[in-house]
Amino acid sequence: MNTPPRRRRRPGRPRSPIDPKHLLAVAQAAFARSGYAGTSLSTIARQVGVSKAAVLHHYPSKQALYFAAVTAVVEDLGAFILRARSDSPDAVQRLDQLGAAVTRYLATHGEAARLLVIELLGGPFARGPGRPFIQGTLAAIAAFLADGMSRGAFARGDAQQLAISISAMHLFYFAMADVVGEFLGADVRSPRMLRARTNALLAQVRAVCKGERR
Amino acid sequence: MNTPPRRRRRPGRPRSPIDPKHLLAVAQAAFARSGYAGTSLSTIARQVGVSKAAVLHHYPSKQALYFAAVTAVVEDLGAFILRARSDSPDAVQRLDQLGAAVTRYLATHGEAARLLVIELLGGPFARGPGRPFIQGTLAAIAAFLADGMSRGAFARGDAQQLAISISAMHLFYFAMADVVGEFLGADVRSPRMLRARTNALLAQVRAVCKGERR
DNA sequence: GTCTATATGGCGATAGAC
DNA sequence: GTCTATCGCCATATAGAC
Repeated sequence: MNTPPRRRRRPGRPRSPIDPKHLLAVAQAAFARSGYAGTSLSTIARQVGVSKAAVLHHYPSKQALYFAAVTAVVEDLGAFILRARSDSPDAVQRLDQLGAAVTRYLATHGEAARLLVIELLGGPFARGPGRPFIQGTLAAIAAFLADGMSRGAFARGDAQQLAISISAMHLFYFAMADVVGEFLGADVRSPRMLRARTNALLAQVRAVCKGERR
Repeated sequence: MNTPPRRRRRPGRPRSPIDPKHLLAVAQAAFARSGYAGTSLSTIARQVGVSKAAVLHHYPSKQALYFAAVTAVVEDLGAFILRARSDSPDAVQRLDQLGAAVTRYLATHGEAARLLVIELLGGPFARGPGRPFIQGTLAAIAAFLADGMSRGAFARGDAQQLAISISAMHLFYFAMADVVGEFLGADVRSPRMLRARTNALLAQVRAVCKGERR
């Protein structure tokens, strides 16, 4: 009997089957670290522990793998926000809750903010299949802000410009985690810094929505 | 006399000498569009109208050219801000003037914001020679804000967190010019949009510095 | 479904002519 | 100071064995 379940394998036989979830997670991390052009399939394959060809069996091309990686992040973040949104009638309270949820997500998913920023700079996904999603998200944020303005909860102003600035505040901090972490002298994803960031950001976003103090 | 100054040249003779300023400008635009890994020397050389080898005569390597391109942007922006800073005793007025100057610069130098964001994501320059500059700039912004807080012009708060958010608001808008332009339905660098952005941004930055309206 | 092996092409960088 | 030509390397992707 072969107690350690068959250590010998013939060439062409899998060292280990690819866990699709694992492959996608490794790809997300690699693309987030080095961008699309800066990441090679060999790097990803090595980290997963299989050959390049095996990766290309699961995805027909590098771009297909990349699109899958970005799409997964985008859908995961979207679902997370949907679960976290509150139905409070108070616009400011909803603003806080959404902001806290996004911050929590970006802090616990290191690759998400970087991947999104890389794409917003004009990556292949944003130019192609991700375009409607990005524009739709910005429009939804602007609509939320415009609604708050018309109810008098927020100061009247350009809701589109505000939506862009708020998105920037959220994404930048975690996308630039290395630079920011060195500046703050701490790991941005530590519990202490997450509290500090959440407190500061929520106050900043409220201020920018409610307008200038007289 | 050779009226059209000698149209025939022998192989090995320059088609045209490289204008160093032009080479650097082309390199900045190319790196800003596609990042370091996504830009090839052939692309740059073709746009300049010379061979790859000619480019590598002026800079010993691709990385040297890239560092020169980013350094030029950083120094140019720094000099521009120094010229634009005011010595008004009013912190809010200085804030407005600095913000307007940065916006004007980023709007008129399309590649600057993109190059800076790409680097802040962890490019070779930010990891190496640009590191002290980046940290120094963030520290200077935070010091300016802390000063305004201690004078009572700005609401007390975390000056470092505020510095990061304000940098984000400035850089994002122009770095993501394509996405933002589509969202706003206009070219972000048109005079009309530049006015709209400046007005909106200055009000937002004032609000975030002066704190939440009660 | 993963392997080895290979095709094909672009990359950065160098050599030497002019 | 730019050219042509080429080197060596690594990229994506494919073919066919197992």
